[in-house]
Amino acid sequence: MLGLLHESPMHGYELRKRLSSVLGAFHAFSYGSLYPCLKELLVRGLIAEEDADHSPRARAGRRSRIVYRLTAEGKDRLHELLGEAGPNSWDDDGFGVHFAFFGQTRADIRLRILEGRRSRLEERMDTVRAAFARTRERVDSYTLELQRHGLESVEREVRWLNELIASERERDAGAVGQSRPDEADPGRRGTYNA
Amino acid sequence: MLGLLHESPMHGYELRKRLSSVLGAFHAFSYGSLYPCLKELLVRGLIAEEDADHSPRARAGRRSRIVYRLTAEGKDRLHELLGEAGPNSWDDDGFGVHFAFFGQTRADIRLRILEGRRSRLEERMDTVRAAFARTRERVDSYTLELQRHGLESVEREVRWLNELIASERERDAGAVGQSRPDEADPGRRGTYNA
DNA sequence: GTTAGCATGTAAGGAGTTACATGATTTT
DNA sequence: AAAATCATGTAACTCCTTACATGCTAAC
Repeated sequence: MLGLLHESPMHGYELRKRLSSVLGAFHAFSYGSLYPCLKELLVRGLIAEEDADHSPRARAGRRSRIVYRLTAEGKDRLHELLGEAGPNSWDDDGFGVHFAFFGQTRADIRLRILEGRRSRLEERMDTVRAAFARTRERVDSYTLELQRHGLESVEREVRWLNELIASERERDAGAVGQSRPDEADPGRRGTYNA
Repeated sequence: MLGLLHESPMHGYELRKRLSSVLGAFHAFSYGSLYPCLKELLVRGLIAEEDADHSPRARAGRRSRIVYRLTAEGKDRLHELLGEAGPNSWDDDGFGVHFAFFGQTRADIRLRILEGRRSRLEERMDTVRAAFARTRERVDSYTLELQRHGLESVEREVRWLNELIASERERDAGAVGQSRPDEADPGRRGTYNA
């Protein structure tokens, strides 16, 4: 939510739609958790209500919309969160969120997160493959098929990460100094369909 | 849990390991939810405690293990659940569980579930693609990359389902009468790596 | 004029986790 | 003798959803 509000001020309803679209594949939030959350961020001083609504096509009635914007404290907190490169940014829930805001994340942190995610997945593959070898020949063929498909999905994500890591490294080699977060661009159109 | 106990009686600790291995990719359960759940199934009469432990290498001490087996009511309930082919068996949570026990599911139900899952995924792809088209050119390239990868994962699962549906149909054509659940076998080794 | 979408919120409750408590046995 | 694994269980708590309550505007 901080990440989205950093892009531009928004009201709750709109925020939820953006949230569904950005995190869509991972998770969506209902209003029952979104509005209380906004309220808490407000209390904590990370966001504030905009005084007036100057956006185009606004004030055309509708209903008293509360537009929130990020405060200075909110920006600090956001950058603190984006600077994290621990287990939280590798697990299924955290990775998607961190990745979605890579555009505002430092290059070295990006790399650390991608590599962390990869080794987390490789760990999981080892576990699954070990269980695979142990129980082979004893299980239902549909169960086996399910596990095989799951394993292939993970393998696919690892390949994806490998490509991302490679293109991150390439960019790093090109830029002599520190790349500003804004310059970030995966830039790999059409690599997969070949 | 009913499905696993149908395969063979087990105690809680073992059940949890089997659960992690079968559903692994989807979800694992902690003891904090497993044991209370066993207790409830016991109260509901769907499972019962085994009188004695006659399994090999048992009684070698360890600790008072409680081995549960499926009662007749439990079997009825299991087959009732396996006969369901509604939204519950198409959603992310339900599909994996239903699929894992396809070996004990009727052929026509299997097909209905696979097709339901497929149309659910196609629905989702349409939504995502629509949002894709609307917001294109306006979003961060990492966000875009994430959405693209998510979309490809779904497309991949649809192709997987297509192959499974095809092989189900093939088997149906081969068998004149009703195929017993036990004969079920996806049998498509080495199709993907080609 | 009624349905659909916009917009904000609350209360109750479901589903599951974490952390703890306990204790035996096997491995190092 | 310590550490890991086996084995069962409970209480508190977190997080999020569902269902409801409210009321406005746009489209059909």
